[in-house]
Amino acid sequence: MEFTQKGIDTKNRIVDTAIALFAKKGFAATGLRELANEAEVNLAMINYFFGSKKGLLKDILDTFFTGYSSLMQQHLRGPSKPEEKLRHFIRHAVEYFNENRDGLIIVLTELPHEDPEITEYKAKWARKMMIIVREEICTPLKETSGVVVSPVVIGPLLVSMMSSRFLFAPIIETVNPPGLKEEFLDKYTDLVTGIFLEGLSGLTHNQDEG
Amino acid sequence: MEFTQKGIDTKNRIVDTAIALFAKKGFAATGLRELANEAEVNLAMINYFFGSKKGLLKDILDTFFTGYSSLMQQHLRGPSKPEEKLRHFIRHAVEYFNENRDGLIIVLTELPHEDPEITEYKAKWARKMMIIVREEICTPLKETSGVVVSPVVIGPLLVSMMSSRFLFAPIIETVNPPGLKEEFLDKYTDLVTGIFLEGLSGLTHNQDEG
DNA sequence: TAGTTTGTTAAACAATCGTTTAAAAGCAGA
DNA sequence: TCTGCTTTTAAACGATTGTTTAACAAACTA
Repeated sequence: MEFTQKGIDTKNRIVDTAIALFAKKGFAATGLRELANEAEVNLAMINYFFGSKKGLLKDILDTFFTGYSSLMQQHLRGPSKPEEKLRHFIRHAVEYFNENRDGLIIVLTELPHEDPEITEYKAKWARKMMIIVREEICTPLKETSGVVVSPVVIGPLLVSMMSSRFLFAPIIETVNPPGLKEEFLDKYTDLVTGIFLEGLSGLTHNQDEG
Repeated sequence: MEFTQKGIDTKNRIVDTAIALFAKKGFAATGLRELANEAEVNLAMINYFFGSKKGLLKDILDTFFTGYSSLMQQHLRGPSKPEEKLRHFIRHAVEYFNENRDGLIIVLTELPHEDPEITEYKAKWARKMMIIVREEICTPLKETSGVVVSPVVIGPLLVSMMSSRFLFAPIIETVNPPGLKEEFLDKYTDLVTGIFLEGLSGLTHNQDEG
């Protein structure tokens, strides 16, 4: 079946409000009627476009993974120096997380949950990303400094570092009301990059509050 | 009301299987009937002991936070050198996460979700922990190297690093079947500590696979 | 314009949800 | 044994869940 412009509009409205609601309340805790009302869309349209509630979730996960995977391909592969590639990648990944905070939260919070239909889906992406991490981070690291580290350890570690502030943002904002400022992003990127490459002891530039 | 030994037994059985199920399927996706059956307990006993489903979740979150907070008090406070305290704390925190993986997953996956009743609860703990991070990590760092970094940034960053492997474990194990080995813990602790303090470039010891 | 596909709607489906109730059972001390 | 408390049970509560249906409107194709 092919979608007309009108159909795409309501489909996008469903996805957009679904991303917002799933991130705020969680996937399982969000009812389809609440979602339909919020999106100003008829309830049946969700199953019409996505087949099922899980189909909608898969669609959201897929677009997020696709974007992230594209960033890895774009900035982690290629002939540049490994450290330089890593710096570029972290910058763009943090930017991507910042622009897709809700999608990131959905991915991270649904990641550990067992669901045969979706686990298979996530594993496919995990495999794909692990290959790049191994070839572009682990192998160069071994060749230059002899340090052997597994991609299934260093990969999640880097992702966790880059997403830490966004994952904790909802709870942090109850403690530190102002929230994330505009100039925050650059400093956060520098902090994550600095610690990942040089550690706390390597930090020289000042980091601001927030 | 006071509980007898028999009552405590079923109460513990509820908590134990709840921790396992909430971690595996998510809090909202876990039904109380499924939980009651798994725990071999009558359905009504859950509300009898915990008041509500959320009361059960609060109980689980509370014990996890209490244990983690105790670790911070124990290893992060005191007169020792900040770096030495940090090393000790990371070791014990990673060990704690490893021994309470399911609790950790529940905390991390429920953390970003908005729920007035529970958010207030989480904020209380967050405030408490931020004070320690500020006084024992941020302030010493500023005094020794002049680096200014906010506790609401470095705190979540460190927690994310320490918990990364456990949060990603369910999905990693679909890619890397063997799972976490026994000797994994020490090497993972060394890696997290090493990167947090010295970065990738500071790693010297070999890290094993897994 | 007739016919086919795509989009939208309201209504109902069966199933499950968290919670409550009232009665029974178990168990202490008097 | 009787009394008062805690624990356990089965049953039902109303509400909400995801999904499906069939009828209808709109849009495109021939």
